[in-house]
Amino acid sequence: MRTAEWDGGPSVLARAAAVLDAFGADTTELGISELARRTGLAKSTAHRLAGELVRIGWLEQAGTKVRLGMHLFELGQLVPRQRALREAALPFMEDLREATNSNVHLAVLEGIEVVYVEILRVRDSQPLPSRVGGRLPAHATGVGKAILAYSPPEVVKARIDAGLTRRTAYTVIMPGPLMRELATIREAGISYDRQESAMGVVCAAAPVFGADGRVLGGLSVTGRAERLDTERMAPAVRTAALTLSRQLGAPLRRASTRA
Amino acid sequence: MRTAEWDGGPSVLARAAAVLDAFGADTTELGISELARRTGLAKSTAHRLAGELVRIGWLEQAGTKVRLGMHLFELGQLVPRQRALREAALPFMEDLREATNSNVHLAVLEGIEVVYVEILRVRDSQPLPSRVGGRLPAHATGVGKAILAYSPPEVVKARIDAGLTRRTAYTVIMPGPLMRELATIREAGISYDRQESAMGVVCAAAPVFGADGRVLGGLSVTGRAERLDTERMAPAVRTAALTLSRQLGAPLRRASTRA
DNA sequence: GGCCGCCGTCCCACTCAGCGGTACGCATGG
DNA sequence: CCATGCGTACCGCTGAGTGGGACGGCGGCC
Repeated sequence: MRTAEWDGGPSVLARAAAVLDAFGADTTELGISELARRTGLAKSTAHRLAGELVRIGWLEQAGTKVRLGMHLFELGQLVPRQRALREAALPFMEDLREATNSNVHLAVLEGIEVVYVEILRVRDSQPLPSRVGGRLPAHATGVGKAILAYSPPEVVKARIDAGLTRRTAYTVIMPGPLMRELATIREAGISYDRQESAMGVVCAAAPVFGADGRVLGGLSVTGRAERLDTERMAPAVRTAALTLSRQLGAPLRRASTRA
Repeated sequence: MRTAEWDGGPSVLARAAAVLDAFGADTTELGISELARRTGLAKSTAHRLAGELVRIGWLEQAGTKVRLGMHLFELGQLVPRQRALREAALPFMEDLREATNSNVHLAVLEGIEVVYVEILRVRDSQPLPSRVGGRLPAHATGVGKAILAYSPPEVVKARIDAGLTRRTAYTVIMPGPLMRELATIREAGISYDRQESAMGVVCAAAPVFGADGRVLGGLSVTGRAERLDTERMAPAVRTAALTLSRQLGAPLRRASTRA
């Protein structure tokens, strides 16, 4: 029974990856049959794979169902791109939260999407579209645009070629305007999200650079449109991002830092 | 060439797990040959496995070397045991840090060791032996003993049978004293670490319970022996742990909560 | 009560994916 | 200039992995 719909190579590892990827933010537990259905694997294959994954600690048995295991969390915390950046950024993020009394985000670019590495929320925070370890399209977020603005052209092209999907009425979905906005961001060193990723949510973001002068990620201050004056937050975000970049050993040039 | 030294089943997944486990806190990048050496795999096998792991995003190419990939971080953040507990605990942990002006730890038990799920540090914090996603033997930490005290007997037995390894001159390494201390912890609802995991580091910890009444993890306040009065911190830690447990839906009985 | 559908589990013969010995080109450095 | 160690690539052999199928148990519906 060729279920087709397969993308990469049908190696054992690809199948195992499919099994783990079947889980999600709202899909914490799965039975064997459900797993087989979602991955397109034969039930007996899903059964055996799940068993092996439990053996090595990547899955945990929950009654007769199965869920992601602690070993994956441990491995995830060792990922260098995330670890080094988060560790260096945390103190500055806490300062930024205190100074602005708003939610603070730290994200990196992964392909054409941003992955949130750390989020510091304020007490009364309304729900946000972001989640630590969660993904959002780069062109529809403040941090994403800040990173894209300082990324090599082929990265921006990849994002555009993949389609500028609309998330709200304000999402930038045309290549021309996006390219123009990225140029503006480069001039100011600041990018804005004006309800482009989720209605009612705005943010001011700035890029973070590494020792080799390349963008490592983005830092942002996020809040509700009614309460947060993004332009007023811009200097604080930019300052925090610059200080962080300097501590990471970035070779910061004069005013507008061009990588 | 049977390199022996193999533990589980020699399945593809076990080999892939060995590859990923070859990385560590200080081992962020590895070459193919080094990888083959550490895993006991043939160089050509390590090469192919690494290639496949890169394809599915679990490893990233770094020049000719290889390191853990962002996809593992994303997966790790979805692990339910960690996610639910951390999310619920964060506000209380921040309060606890502010109230005690000390480092706050949240950990769960994984086998016979504790895994740190979240750590809130204070500004001037001296280096600690703990790391988010890191492991320490349960019997040698405050959170570990707090969890063990409310765990089923077979869990404690497993810890003892595995050997009560010494970490400092103060580590409890005899089964008898450990069992007695666990009983004391059950009476007081508080456990202490008096330089048992690392010299100069002390802590006060309390267990956190879930909706089914079982221990989910431990919460602690940690600092330098010269500066932190653990007994004075005990009520704050215990209160935070009880409040958190209650919010998690734990069926808390009278004074000493016995699961 | 009895049927039916879905579940997790187990078995087993076939086959091709994975394995590793081997070889090559290339830096490095003594 | 050779020795050493690296990453990469090829390729024939084989047993690990696959999936169709069967089985017993559990609930819900008729």
